[in-house]
Amino acid sequence: MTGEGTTSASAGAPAERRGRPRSPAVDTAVVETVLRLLEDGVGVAELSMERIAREAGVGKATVYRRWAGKEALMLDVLRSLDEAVPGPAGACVRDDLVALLEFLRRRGLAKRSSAVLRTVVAQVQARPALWAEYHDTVVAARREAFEAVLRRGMASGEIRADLDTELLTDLFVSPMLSRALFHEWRELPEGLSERIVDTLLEGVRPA
Amino acid sequence: MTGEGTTSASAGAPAERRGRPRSPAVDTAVVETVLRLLEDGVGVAELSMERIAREAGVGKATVYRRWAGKEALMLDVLRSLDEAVPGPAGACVRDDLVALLEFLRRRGLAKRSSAVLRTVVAQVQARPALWAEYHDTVVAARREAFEAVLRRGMASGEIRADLDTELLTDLFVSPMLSRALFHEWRELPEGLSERIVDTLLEGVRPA
DNA sequence: CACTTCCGGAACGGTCCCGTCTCGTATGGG
DNA sequence: CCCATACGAGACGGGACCGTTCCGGAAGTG
Repeated sequence: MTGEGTTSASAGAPAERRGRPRSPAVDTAVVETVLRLLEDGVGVAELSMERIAREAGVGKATVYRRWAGKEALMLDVLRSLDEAVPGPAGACVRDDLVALLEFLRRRGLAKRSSAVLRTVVAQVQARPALWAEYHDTVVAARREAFEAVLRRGMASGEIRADLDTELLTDLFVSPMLSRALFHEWRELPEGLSERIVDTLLEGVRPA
Repeated sequence: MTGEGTTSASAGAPAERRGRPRSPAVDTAVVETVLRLLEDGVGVAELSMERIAREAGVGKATVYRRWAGKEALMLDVLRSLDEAVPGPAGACVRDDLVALLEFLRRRGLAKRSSAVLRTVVAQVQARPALWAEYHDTVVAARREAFEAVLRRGMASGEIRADLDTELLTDLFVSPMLSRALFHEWRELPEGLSERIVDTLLEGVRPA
């Protein structure tokens, strides 16, 4: 969280820390301020270190004492988003899939979440490290949860076993994702998760 | 293309244009430069009018003579992306859907296209006008093409008629879109379109 | 040919930001 | 208690960009 963790390869003991300790409140205040600004649609470009410090009510030097620059700060901001995805608890695979999509829907409804996602997407080209961090801390866990449910369904016969779980995950997730990205909380109505899952399960061709 | 078209509500006659006419080459040079820079991963933030003019080999005043600011310029850049989507030419609905997705795949493979898309997504919150323009000039036509094919399929019995064409379009399009957004030309392999269409048509549940 | 407008280049004052540094003060470990 | 370190505030020089303005020259129109 302090950012030093990203660079401090100091394997040695941290030794004795003399003097006033760093306030943990500052770390959270800064990260929280960044999230709030992104949420308000500020855009990572207009986010200057100066403005972040100002709006967080924090000295600029205090920010630079913790993070080497905007890139390092953003990395920690993304790290702070790590979140537990719901485990499989439904009666059948279909319900588990709906639950996972419903989790995504509620996240997409939160301005914070979709704003951060948009920000990350915008940086895919320019700052691969940022995207990699987001993928590792947020995306990977979700994908793994989906694929686990799908594999379970394949074993139990509820899901065709001749399909690639990676492609299947995309088919389930990306409709929700696209709407959250493009339409921002609109177009994520109640019941959307069920419609996506059921349509995918049944297929589009008539029986 | 000149940008004045966006603001010039001057319904009156353009009257006689005396003096040296504006060079159309400048318009295209500027727009092309913006596209090239986006393509190189520069990001709309680092795109300053100053830099655009410099890299286009054009006087800054010349740019400001045509566009009121960066927003107006970007609007024209998006407008320049209008493109014809392939019409329905396949033997069956399935082939038409594959053709449309294949069109999207080739666009996603082009760095220019995915870069612009990422840029637009990043601005959904901050500049709704930009997104609206992109939606009207690019997205709307594609969606309409998809929905037309789907309606045709419903009429001919190749597609279930009890489903919403809007949701169906999302189901077909968004997997391709998400991959182009997140993975940038990787992960768009040959044959992906067929796999998406066929999986959606058949359904995920075993027969 | 005369005149008008456009062209690239360059400079302007103004604003914002960066990253560092210095204040005077607050705070907690040894 | 002492002193190292953190804190908020802000000044600093350096740099980038904005949008405007001027220049000298180029290029069409009448």
